[in-house]
Amino acid sequence: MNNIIVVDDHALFREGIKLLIENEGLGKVIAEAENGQILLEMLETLQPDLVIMDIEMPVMGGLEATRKALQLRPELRILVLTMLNDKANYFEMTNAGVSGFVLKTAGKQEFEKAINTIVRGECYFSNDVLRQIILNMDNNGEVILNKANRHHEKLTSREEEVLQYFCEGLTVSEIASKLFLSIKTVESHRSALLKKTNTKNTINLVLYAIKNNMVSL
Amino acid sequence: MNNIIVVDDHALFREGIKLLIENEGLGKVIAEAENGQILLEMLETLQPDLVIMDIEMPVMGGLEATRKALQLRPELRILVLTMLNDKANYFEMTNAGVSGFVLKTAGKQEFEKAINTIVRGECYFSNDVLRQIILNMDNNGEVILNKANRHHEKLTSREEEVLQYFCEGLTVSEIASKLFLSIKTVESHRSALLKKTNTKNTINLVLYAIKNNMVSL
DNA sequence: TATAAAATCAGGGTTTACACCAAGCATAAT
DNA sequence: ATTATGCTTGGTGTAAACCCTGATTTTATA
Repeated sequence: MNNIIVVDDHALFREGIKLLIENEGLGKVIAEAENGQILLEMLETLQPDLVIMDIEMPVMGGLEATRKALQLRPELRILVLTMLNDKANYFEMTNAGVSGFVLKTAGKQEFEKAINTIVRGECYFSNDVLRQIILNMDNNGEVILNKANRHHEKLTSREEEVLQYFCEGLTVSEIASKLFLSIKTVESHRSALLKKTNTKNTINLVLYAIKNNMVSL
Repeated sequence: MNNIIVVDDHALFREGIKLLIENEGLGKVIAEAENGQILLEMLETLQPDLVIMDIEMPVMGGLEATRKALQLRPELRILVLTMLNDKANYFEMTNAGVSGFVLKTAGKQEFEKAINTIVRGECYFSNDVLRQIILNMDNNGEVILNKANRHHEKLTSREEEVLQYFCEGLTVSEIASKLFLSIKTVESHRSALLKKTNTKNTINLVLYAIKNNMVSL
């Protein structure tokens, strides 16, 4: 019997998945966690075989939780169940060592298939996701990530602060006033941000930041 | 017996909600729709008593679907079930005439309570949402909406087209080339957009459009 | 067929964005 | 002690954004 922990910040979704798993005899949901932090605490006492993991969650998201959980228990199997269908998340979670990846838009059949495949010791990655990946391969089979999804250089704390204000719609002069800085200083930070994110103007910088969840809207 | 249609773009979530409703004897799920468009088609032939409606969906979102569904069947009761916890959505859906509003972070108990309250003919609005509203009232009890969330005038088709390109990060001259228009023309459309949305520059226009789901990212 | 609304373009103006260059200062790493 | 990095500010110049007014043509609609 598979002991399963469901990690998702939406209680109703957890409830539904739990019913689905137990109705279909896929396993036993021994616990639910509303974020990655709580999952890690549970792993101190519980021995799940499988964790069903969302990505976007408060306190601690799925990526960090996956890395720490697998560090704690390398034999643990993790199935990502998310509505985020983008390459960056797919690669990060896959590199972190998850055993499967299914979208919330998937049907019951695919979900069951994923669980059954994973508990057999194999891996399951949804075709919906794989298709997206293949569509972005070049002639050499290399995967082309969107410009917006390329790894960017790490931002300094001041740059993050300025970026946040840009994403709230403030202009350079407004940010300068707010932070008691010269306009030139803020312009410098913007230039650095444009360079690091490989964007050509503030609008694209803001769009980049939003798409990569670098700021809170 | 309550005949229910579940409208949500995540098949697994629909599946879970369906199980939950039928396990708890809350009603019978006679159909599922993955977006508002499909719900409207279903209303041609089906007679649900209650619709459980998500807001963010492809093709047609929950707001438009609610308005059109209630125009077709004023007696229909709609329970909003979403993960979007913001004032604008709350007010727009409430003004559109929904009977209840519950977040996906809510537990099974609250969900059941909401459905039972609504089928009795009353309304149910989650405290989690109401609290957010109250926190944004001024001394007179007036609710302070974000500037970005105020109702804007309807956009023309050309304006929508230009807005979409702005939200993809194109500049005025790039949009002009793409649409075979003069720069002055695109600037005119931008000015109209800024006026209608009550924003003061392109970045705020883009942020406004994103927050109000006026464009596809 | 009036009339309004939408779409197109222009002139001329101010403000802001952005690039490139240069440099002082503090702090942390080696 | 030296080096590197981050934070700060300045100058200069071009391009783009943004404002206002005004105009023509097309399209929709009463």
